[in-house]
Amino acid sequence: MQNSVFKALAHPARRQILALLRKGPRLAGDLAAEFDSSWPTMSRHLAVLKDADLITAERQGNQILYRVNTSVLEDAATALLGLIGSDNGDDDLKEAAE
Amino acid sequence: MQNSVFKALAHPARRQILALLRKGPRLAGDLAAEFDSSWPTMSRHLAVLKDADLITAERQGNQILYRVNTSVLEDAATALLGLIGSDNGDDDLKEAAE
DNA sequence: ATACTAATTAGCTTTTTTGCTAATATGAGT
DNA sequence: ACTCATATTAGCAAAAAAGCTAATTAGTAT
Repeated sequence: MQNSVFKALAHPARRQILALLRKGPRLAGDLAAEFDSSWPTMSRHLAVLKDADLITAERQGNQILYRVNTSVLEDAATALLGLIGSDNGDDDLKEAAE
Repeated sequence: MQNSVFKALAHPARRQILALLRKGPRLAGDLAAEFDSSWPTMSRHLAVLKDADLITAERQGNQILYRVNTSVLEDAATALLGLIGSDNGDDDLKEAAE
C-alpha cells in the first residue's frame, strides 16, 4: 500500500492534482478543466490517486467532490524522512516540530 | 528533475536500496547480494537512483561505493509536505525543527 | 599480455502505464 | 420517459519500465 502511494506520486499530473487539492476540495470537472489531457485521462489519474488513498471522493448530486487525504501524504513524507541518515524518520511529524 | 526523483522512488526495490544505504555507504555488489534480482537488474536500479541524484557513486579501485544523497531526499520529503494543507511545505526542514 | 573480479551496457521480451475515443452509468430537470 | 450534464468504464494502441542473458568495460594482480 505504501507502494501504490509512491507509484501514484510518480506522475507529474497527479502531483499537480494534489497541489490543486491542497488549497481545498474540488469537483472532478473543475480539476479536469485545468489540464490539457482528456477527461477520461484525468478521471483515471483521479482513480489512481483514490486507489492509493491519497484522495477521497464524495458525490454531490450530479458531480463528485475530491479532497486530499492529508494523513497518507504525511505518512509518505515521513517514510522519506525515514530514509535519511538520522532517526528523524520514526518521529511523528508533530513531534518533529516541537 | 523532481519528476525523476519521484519516479525513482516508485519502485520498492529502489526504496529498499535507499533504506540500506541509509545506514551507511555500500558497495554495489554488496547491495546486489541482498536482493533476489539479477546483478544487471540491480545495476539498473542503481543507475535510476543515480540519475535522479538520489545516490552518488564513487570508484574504489575494483568496486564502486554508493551513498545516499540526503539533500535530494529531503527535498522530496519537503515537496510532499508542501502538498499538505498548511504552509509547512515551504519551510526548510531545519527551520521546521526549531 | 593474461587472467580474474566487479560492475555496467546491449539487446531483447514481458509487463505496466499512459492516453485516446467510444460507450456507459448516474443524477437532475422537464 | 427523455434529455442534458457530469463523470466513469471499456477497449485499444503507443510508450515506458522491468528484468533476464550475453557481451563489454574497468581495474587488479600474476
